[in-house]
Amino acid sequence: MAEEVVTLKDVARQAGVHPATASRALNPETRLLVSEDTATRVLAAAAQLGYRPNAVARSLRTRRSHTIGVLIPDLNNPLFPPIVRGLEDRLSADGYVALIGNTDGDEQRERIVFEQMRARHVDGYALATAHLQNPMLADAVRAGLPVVLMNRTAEDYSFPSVSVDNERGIQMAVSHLVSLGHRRIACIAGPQDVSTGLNRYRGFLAAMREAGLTVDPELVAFADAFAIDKGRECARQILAKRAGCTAVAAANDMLAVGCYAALEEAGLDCPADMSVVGFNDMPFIDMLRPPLTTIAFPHYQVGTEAAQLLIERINGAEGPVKILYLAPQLKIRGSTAPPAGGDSAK
Amino acid sequence: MAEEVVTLKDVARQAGVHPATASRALNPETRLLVSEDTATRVLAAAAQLGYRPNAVARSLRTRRSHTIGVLIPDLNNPLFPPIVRGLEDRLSADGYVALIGNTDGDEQRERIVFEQMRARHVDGYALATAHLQNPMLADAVRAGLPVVLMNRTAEDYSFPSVSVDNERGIQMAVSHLVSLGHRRIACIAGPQDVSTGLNRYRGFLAAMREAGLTVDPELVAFADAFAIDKGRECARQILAKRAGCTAVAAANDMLAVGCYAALEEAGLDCPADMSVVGFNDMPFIDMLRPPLTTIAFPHYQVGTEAAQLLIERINGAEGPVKILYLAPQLKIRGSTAPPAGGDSAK
DNA sequence: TTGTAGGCGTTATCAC
DNA sequence: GTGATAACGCCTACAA
Repeated sequence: MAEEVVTLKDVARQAGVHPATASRALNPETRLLVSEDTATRVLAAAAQLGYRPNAVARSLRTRRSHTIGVLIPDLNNPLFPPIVRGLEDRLSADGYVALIGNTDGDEQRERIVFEQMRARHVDGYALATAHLQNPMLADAVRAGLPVVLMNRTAEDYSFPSVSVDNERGIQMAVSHLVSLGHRRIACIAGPQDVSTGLNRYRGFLAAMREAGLTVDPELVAFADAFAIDKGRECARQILAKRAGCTAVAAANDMLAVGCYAALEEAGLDCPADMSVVGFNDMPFIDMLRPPLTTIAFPHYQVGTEAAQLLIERINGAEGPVKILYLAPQLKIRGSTAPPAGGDSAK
Repeated sequence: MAEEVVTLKDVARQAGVHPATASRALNPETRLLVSEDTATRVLAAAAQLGYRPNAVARSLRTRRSHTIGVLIPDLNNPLFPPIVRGLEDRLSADGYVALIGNTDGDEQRERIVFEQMRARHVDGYALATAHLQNPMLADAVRAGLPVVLMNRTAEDYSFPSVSVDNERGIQMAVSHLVSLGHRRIACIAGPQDVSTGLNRYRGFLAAMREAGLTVDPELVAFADAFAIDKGRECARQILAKRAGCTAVAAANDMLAVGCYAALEEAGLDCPADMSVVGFNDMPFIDMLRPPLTTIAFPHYQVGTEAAQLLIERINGAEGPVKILYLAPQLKIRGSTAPPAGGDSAK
């Protein structure tokens, strides 16, 4: 029933050479070590027999699994599929495959997945789950495993990373609101233990200062996860003590979507009663009602660049650690408009 | 620099036993072969040294990689992340991991990914890419590799599969439209070489017949992929020879979204001028403008059930092939309404 | 109950 | 340039 599997030995026999020679001929790296004649003979034999090298055996011997561990919070968050695709597409060009692990933001789960991947001898990690402080990263370093961070950065070690310039992005969002005439601007901030949450919050404060506006602490709510329901809760808090606020800057699109829900509950119209800006420009976010004004960055490219950095490290590139920032871009859509009461003098 | 790696031999030495004994103690399956005393000693040694079994070596020896190949069209299609998560969650419970491959609907790419996965000795395949006729499936069977199909089914072999009852689903959609008073109903059909496209089209025809309505061939357009732009093209065709049509049944949500775009181009309002129903109830589709009326089914469960079936086969379950259909559910939202002109007599 | 030995398929390191 | 040999880390008859 099950097809008999062709091994290197079979190819060697068929070509009339020693297995070691067949191995050399089959491996592009070492092909120049054998005579052109035997190489073609071996290749022909391999093709004829339908030889497929056993990646497992090769891994055992070479201690390279050509496998990358990818940790993300949740594949269901539309931000991640494009990143993962970028990563996989770039990795596969170099013969690597990705093992995807979802952590759901749970540290223990993250640890388990991380360990399982180590057991499978991944050659490196691409993490979109980094917390600012992260003992796991220290483990990876100790094991000599290359790590690259995506979307987020960490503070305790210096890791290669690919992310968007969060401060600059949120500043673009706030400027946009200000230019529309908004003065009392609320903020739904993200978790402060991850770089995206922290940096976007800092960026918000800086942008407000720069615009000569004061931040009312009543109008700042902190979500402890980048999730729709957290965004709704925060928006509710803000709406409760509304205090003349006419716009909300959310730390990401999920929180903004939650904000939409809270507005609807409160019978408020977006953008007529309240402008909303998000961050990420998730797929399909432009099809919401209203289409969300947000900060875009090239998700797919985050993946490809991260893969690139990782492959460089795996191949032993020494040099300085590369920290890559991709440029944010403001996408003006239907969720932002001038405040209802006309320009409120400052 | 790199942490020295702990092997079975190290554990054995530490515990003062032979590696073979350590192996038996460490493996739950064979633990009862060693004395309880030594077992605990070995376990302690393993814990102390931080032993992590080398999955690669184990795979080579046992010829089980505990790895599953998963082929999907495109991770960016929001239908797939929940399926993949279901699959991974269920698989990980049994110590399996998934290798995800995106085919972009390209047969050649599918072939390549399939082969790469074979080289890595996956223990089975979960495919969401099945065409009705599919030589690759024959290959997998010949190799004795378990396969389970997700979302789609194939016609040339009998494979375990998990999918939604497409005929029934589309019939619910058409009934809904009919009950609203629609009589001239258009159809954006999907590719006819995959089961979802074919069965939903057949279901449409059957449902129309059942409702005593005739299908105007002018009002049927075939998309050659389940993609937004294809949906838009098809909708344009239908709108061009509109012929009093007041509703469109799309073979999936992506096509329905394309239909939205075409309606907007044409200055038509949904649902006032045209009702639209989709299929799948993709994540976030309820947040569109207007929220899409569609046919839902439990995506996550498609993944978990598929994983379950696959694991059963891998573990050697013989028995008859299981074909699992999950029940569809009509989700009535804002994209459907009675036709503008009131009830047109039949 | 535990030890011995061999091998899974490949490649690295020697010789020749 | 090619062949022989050993080893990667683990598991499993078989023997003791």
